[in-house]
Amino acid sequence: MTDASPRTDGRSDHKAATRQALIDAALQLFAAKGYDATSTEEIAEQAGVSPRTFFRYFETKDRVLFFGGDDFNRDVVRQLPLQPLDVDDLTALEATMLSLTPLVVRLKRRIRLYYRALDSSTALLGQHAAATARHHEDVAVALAARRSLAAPDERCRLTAALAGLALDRAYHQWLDSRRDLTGVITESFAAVRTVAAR
Amino acid sequence: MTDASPRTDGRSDHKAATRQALIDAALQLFAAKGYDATSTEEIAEQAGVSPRTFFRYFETKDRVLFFGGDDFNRDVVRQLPLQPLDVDDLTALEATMLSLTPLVVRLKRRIRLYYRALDSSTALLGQHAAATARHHEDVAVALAARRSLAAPDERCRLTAALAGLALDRAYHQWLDSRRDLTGVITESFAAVRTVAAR
DNA sequence: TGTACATCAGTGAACGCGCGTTCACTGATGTAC
DNA sequence: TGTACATCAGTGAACGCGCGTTCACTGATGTAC
Repeated sequence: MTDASPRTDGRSDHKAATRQALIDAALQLFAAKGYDATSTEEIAEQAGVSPRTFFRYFETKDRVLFFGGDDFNRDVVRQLPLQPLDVDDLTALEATMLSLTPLVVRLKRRIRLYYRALDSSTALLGQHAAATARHHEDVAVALAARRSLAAPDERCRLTAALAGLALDRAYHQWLDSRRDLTGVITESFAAVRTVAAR
Repeated sequence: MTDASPRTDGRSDHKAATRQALIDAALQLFAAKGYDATSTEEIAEQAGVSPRTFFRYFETKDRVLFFGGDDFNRDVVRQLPLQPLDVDDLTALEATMLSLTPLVVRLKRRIRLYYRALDSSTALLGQHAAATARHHEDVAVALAARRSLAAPDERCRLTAALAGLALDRAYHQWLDSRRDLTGVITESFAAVRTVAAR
């Protein structure tokens, strides 16, 4: 998607197109048949390339699905320092995520297919959980910086996990309804605060 | 472990011993070499049975690890109704889990090996995440009953997820330190409340 | 503008590997009489 | 108490399957001069 050397010649255009075709084919097949029941060979066939070509683009079968998630997390970490220091950490994370909704909304179709694929395979769910854990750790580091700590403590990690939980639940509600993403996120964070209040 | 027909004859004794040997061998090898790097053949060899025998006891390679988790969750669901109705749901869940610590403490060695295995394989992490999701849903149903609802609403599910998060973090701290499990759980729930307080 | 060469996306075939299945079997333990 | 039979844990061998690798190749596109 975002190429390191963004020159535009016929070769890299073609390459990007092939990559995209593989991703599209994979998402479509995973949603239709489930991840485990879809072979890399079928994906290649659907994308119009040879079986061998799939592995030129993706190291493993699951890699074809994990695009974009890291980018979003990087954006969260970058945007967090823009929040004022006099709001609490969870609220600062909420505001950061609210500021990024336009990016997310644009990818709604893809995100829906991604979640549907997750539902079809515990192998994939494991990859997702591992990526999520890494993301939370990155956010915890960003929170530590916000509080002038050298390294994240348990509280930073917990805050990151809570925000992740709120966001994940918000996504599910957003995908299952026609509601506005920002409204759903606001409500989800509010629910966390309510439930945790003794 | 818990057999449906608990008669004690030579055969079922032997069967239980084989099963236990396979589980022990698997836990040991997974912790030492990692889950993915351990084949079912090695597990069988270490347990002193033929490769084929492994699959007589466990449908799939990962099933050898998933014992006990469901039992604990069932206990949570059973014990929850014993909590008074005038405490909030999260606190009721905390108290329920605190009441079950003796069972958990007894299994500390196993739980440590289980978590170590989880760290070695995203495939396994996916199985764990799926089991966790099922457990949370069961807890949400129990919470719904507590509040006289026919079915769990979003708030029940969120409460179950929050308690699960607090408990999981408590387990990790417990395993990484020599601290008392009940103290760690209490602290973890308190931390959730603090972080979520605006 | 044309020729000669370099690069690189894509291919084909063959293979290793480990999970999980199928089928037919052995041999020890338990039960009927 | 002994014999005849039934049950069932465990075995051996062969196989299907899909992921992922390796090696040697083709042919199209781009670049140097």
